[in-house]
Amino acid sequence: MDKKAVTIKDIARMLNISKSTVSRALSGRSDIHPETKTRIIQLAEQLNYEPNTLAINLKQQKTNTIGVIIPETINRFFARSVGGIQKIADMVGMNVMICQSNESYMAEKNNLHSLVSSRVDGLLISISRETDRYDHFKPVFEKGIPMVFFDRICEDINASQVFTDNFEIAFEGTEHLISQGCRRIAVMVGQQHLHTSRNRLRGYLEALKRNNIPVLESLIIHTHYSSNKIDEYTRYLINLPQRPDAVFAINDYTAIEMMHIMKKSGIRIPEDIAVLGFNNENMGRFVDPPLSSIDHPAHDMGAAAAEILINHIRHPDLKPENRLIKSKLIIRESTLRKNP
Amino acid sequence: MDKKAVTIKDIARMLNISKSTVSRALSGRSDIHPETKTRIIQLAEQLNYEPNTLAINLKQQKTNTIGVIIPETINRFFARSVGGIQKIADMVGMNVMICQSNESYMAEKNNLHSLVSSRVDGLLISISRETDRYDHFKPVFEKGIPMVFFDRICEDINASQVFTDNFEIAFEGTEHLISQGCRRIAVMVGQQHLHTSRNRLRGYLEALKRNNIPVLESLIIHTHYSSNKIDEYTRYLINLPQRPDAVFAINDYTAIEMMHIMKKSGIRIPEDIAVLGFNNENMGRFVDPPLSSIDHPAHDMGAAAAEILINHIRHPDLKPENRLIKSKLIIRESTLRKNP
DNA sequence: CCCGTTCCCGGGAACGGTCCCGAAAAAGTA
DNA sequence: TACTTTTTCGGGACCGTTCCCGGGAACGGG
Repeated sequence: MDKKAVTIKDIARMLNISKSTVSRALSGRSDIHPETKTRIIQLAEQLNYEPNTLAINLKQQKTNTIGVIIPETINRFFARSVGGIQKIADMVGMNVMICQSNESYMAEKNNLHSLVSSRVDGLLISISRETDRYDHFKPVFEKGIPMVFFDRICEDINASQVFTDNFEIAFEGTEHLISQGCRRIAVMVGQQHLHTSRNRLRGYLEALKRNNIPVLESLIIHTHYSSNKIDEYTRYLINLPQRPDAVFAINDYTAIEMMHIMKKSGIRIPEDIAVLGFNNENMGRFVDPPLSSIDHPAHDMGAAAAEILINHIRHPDLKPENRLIKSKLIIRESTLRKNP
Repeated sequence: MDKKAVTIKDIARMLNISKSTVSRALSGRSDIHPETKTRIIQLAEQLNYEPNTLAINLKQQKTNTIGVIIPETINRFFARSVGGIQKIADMVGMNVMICQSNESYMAEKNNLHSLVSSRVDGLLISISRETDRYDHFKPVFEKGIPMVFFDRICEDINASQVFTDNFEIAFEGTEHLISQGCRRIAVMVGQQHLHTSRNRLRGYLEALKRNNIPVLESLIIHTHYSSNKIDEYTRYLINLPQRPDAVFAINDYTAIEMMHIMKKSGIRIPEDIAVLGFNNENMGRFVDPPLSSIDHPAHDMGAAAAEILINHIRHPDLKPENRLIKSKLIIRESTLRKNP
C-alpha cells in the first residue's frame, strides 16, 4: 500500500531514462523507439499508473471539460437536458462538471466562481429561479470564457442562447382549450423575470385576446414548479364563485396532483374542468384521464446547447447564435371535451 | 478583453511585490501587513482574479472534491441520493463530481479512471447493473483512495458500505400481501449479481416459505428497473392460466404502468390483483388507487455514505463501516383488500 | 547602545506533467 | 570514409500556486 501516487518520474527512475521519454511513450507520440515505448507502457500498467489530470490541465491551459450550472437534477427537465449534454460531450471526448444552484442566486454565483476557478473550457447555464440580475455572469463572459444559456436564458448577455417557443406553445395550448369550449381558463405561471415564464404568460394572454375572452386576474396563479401549495391553489380554484373550466398547469406533476384533488371533490375531468400539463412526463399517460401536455424538448435543448458551446470553444471568434427548439402540444383525454 | 486569465504573478508585478506576498494576502494568512493585504485584495477584485484551482490542487496534493459514480441521474433514486451527498459536502465545504455509468461496466471503468486521474479525495459508488466483477475497483482501493459503496454495494471489497434492509423489507412487503389474502404473488426482480436484487428475491421467497406458499417460477420475472417491456410482462401475467392475485413490482413507475394496463383490461385493483411498488415516489399518491410502496431512503443513504467517506478522508486509517438505513413499508389502497 | 525578538517580505523549490531544443547515436549517402 | 539525415533521447523551462527558509527593518529591554 504505497500512499503516494506513482508519477512519470518514478517510472523514469526505475527504467533509468528521462521523464521526457516516459511522457512521450505514455502520451503516444511517435518520436520514440518502439521497444522502450512498450517497456514503459508495461511498467506503467504494472504500477497502475494514472496520469495526473491536474498537472496536464495546468500545463495545457485547458481542461477538456464543460461546466454546467442548472437549478436541480431532481427536476426531470434538467436531468434530461443533462442527458443531452452528456451525449454530445461523450461524442467529442469532453468531460462535464455539473453544479446545482438549488434555485438560489448565491449558490449560482458560487458555482460560477468554482467552475471558473476549475478552468472549465466553457459554460452551459440555465439560470436559477431567484436570479434577476446578471452581474455575476458579465465579467466571466467578458473574460472570453465561452458560455451558452439554455431554456432559462439570459438576454442581457450577448452569448448564445438555446430556447423553446414558449410564447407560441402557450398560445397553442390555450387555443386548444378554447377550441374545446373552455372560457374560464386558469393558468399557473412562474416568476416573471424568467424569460420562459414571461413568454408563457404572454402566449396565454394573446390567445385569450384573439378569442375575445376577458382576462381574469383571479385565474392567474403566480407560483413556481416545486411549490408545495398545490393543494391550496386547487381548493382556491374550485371554490371560486365562478369556477374555471380549464387549468393550464405549470407542469405535469402539479397537473396530476390537481386532478387527484379535483376528482376527490367530485369534479369530472375534462367535462367540468379540463387540465393541461407541461413537460410531457411519461407518467401522464398512466393517470386517469391521461394527461394532455406540452412536450418540452429537454434532451434536444441540452444537446444543442452543448454542440454550440463546443463550437465556441473550438472557434473562439464565432458569433453568438440563437437556437430555437420547438415544443409540441400532446393532446390526450384530460382536455378532450368534444369528440372530433 | 484579455484572453489570458490573471494570475498571482500579474498582481505581484503590478504592485511591485513578490508573488509570495500576494499568495499570503489572498489565502488569508496573518504574516502580512494589513495595508499591503488590502491593496492586494482590492487589485485582485478589480482584475476579477480567480485562483487557479488546478495549480492549488496540484500543489496541495488534494482536491477537496469527492467523486461520485452512479448509474443514472434520470433515475430518481440516484438523483435523490445525490441530493443527500451534496447536502453533506456543502456542509463541510467540499465539491462533488458526478459521473454516470449509464448502467455500463465499461463506462463505469472509464469514470473510475477519470476520477482517479482528477485526483478526487475519495469515491462514492453505486455499481452499474452490468457490473459483475470488481477488478477495476481493487487496485484503486489498494492504492489507499477512500471509497464507500452505497445501495448497489460491492461486498468483494473491504470498503465501507451503506445499504438498506432489502431482505427484510421484501419479506415484510410480501407478508403484507399475504396478509391481504394473496397467494399467487408475482414478483419482478433485477439482475441477481446485484446485492440489492438478490436480497429482495430472498426476502420474497422466505415470506412464501414461512407461509407455506409454493414458489412458482412462472411468477418470478427477471428484468431491470428501466425495462421497456412492462406492457409485455403485464400481458403475460394477466393471461396466465392461473392469474396472479398480486404483483410486487420493481419500482413505482413500473407498478403504475402495470396498473394502467390492468385497469384497461377490466381488472380491478386491489380486488383482483393487488399491486405493490418500490421507491415511494410522490406520484404514487395521486394514481387510482393510490399505490402502496416501499420507502427507499435515497437521500439518507447518500448523506450517510458522504459522511462516512469524509471521515475516511480525514482519518485515513479508520476501519471500514457497514451502515444500515432502514426502508419502510407504505400501505395505501392498491394492496388493501381487507378493511382492518 | 547593543542584541534578541517580532513583523514583513522575497527567493526559490516543489507539485506532475508537456514540449521545445539540442545532442548523441544510428542510419543513409556519396 | 566522411558527411548528412533521421531517429531517439535528455535537459530544462514552464503552467500557477504554496510554503519553507532566511533576511532586513523596526522595536523593545537591559
